[in-house]
Amino acid sequence: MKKIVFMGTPEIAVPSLKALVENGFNIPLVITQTDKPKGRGQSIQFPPVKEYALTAGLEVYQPEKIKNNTEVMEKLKSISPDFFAVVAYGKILPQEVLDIPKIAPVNVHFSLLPKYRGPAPVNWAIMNGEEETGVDTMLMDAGMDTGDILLTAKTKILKKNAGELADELSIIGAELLIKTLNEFENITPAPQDNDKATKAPMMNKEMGFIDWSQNAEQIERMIRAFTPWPASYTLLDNKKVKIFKSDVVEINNTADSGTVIDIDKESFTIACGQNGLKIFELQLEGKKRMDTKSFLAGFQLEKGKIFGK
RNA sequence: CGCGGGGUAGAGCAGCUUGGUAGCUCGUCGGGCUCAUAACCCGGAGGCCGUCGGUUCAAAUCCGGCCCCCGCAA
Repeated sequence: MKKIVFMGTPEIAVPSLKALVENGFNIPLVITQTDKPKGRGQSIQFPPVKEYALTAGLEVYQPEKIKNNTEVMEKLKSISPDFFAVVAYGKILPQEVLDIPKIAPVNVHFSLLPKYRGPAPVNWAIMNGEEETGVDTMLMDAGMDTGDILLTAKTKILKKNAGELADELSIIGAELLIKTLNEFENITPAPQDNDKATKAPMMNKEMGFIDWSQNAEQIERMIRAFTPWPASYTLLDNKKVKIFKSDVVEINNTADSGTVIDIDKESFTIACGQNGLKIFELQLEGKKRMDTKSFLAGFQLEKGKIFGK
């Protein structure tokens, strides 16, 4: 069976590794990012790929850096793998490393390349209101997601949020990876059209601050693009409120942006620059994430209240 | 030892400063009104107040340990 070195880090990469294991590939080594302190008590947490690799009994290797690291080079050369399977690893692989596999270094990327090259393709596809997105497998080169495309699979975005879409794409990606490796010799790599390339840089928490003067449609997309992480947020009585689920309502409003203009049993509506946004799921600072119905049961919200301050 | 908020009925919260019958909104159950209802009215059930210990005549409330959840920072 083909010998694969897997490289990946977050949740979205796990199904791919799992698929390799379940399809009987020989995986002598799994490379993932180093353990990092995370969460409150600075507790060290393993990357999801490591968690899974350990339960599957695979050898895990977590080098600090890849570039100019002779230990990495020697280790990989001694394994002499047929393929690299790289899924959201999070580090750039230099050419000398990419040259190691006997057949090819293969990458799974979660967008329809050449669009959305970079670390946050799923989020940006939603943010920009794309109707569909997908997964590509490609041959890796030294650039960022610039390699020749091997196989592609598409899916509709609909009203999915980033978490839901990532879950779906991670499964599609796993299937596509297996197919790519199994049928590799029959696939003709297709170069990307660099003129059509766009970038999908990492999202961060700051970017999640909601500007209520934007169109409701735009805000709704942003909320989905940021759910569950890093989450879109606004302010209420000077406290941070994350918003996870919303829907656009067409209204002819005269109220200032950010004003609560309607409240019913299960939801409330905030005026936006254009139209309004009905809120269905949120999280108040220090509280748990909850549906709006529960929030309204404990919080005396009144019409005219203004979000964002 | 990173900073901070919190754990009270099925859900979400108030009560704690100033110890002394555990309260609100929703849900749930029963009844009523209605052509009808997710609406309205009446009534009921449901809590060892996170956990262990301390102070006290008396602790949800004051003091200390532990467990768990969340926001920030990283």
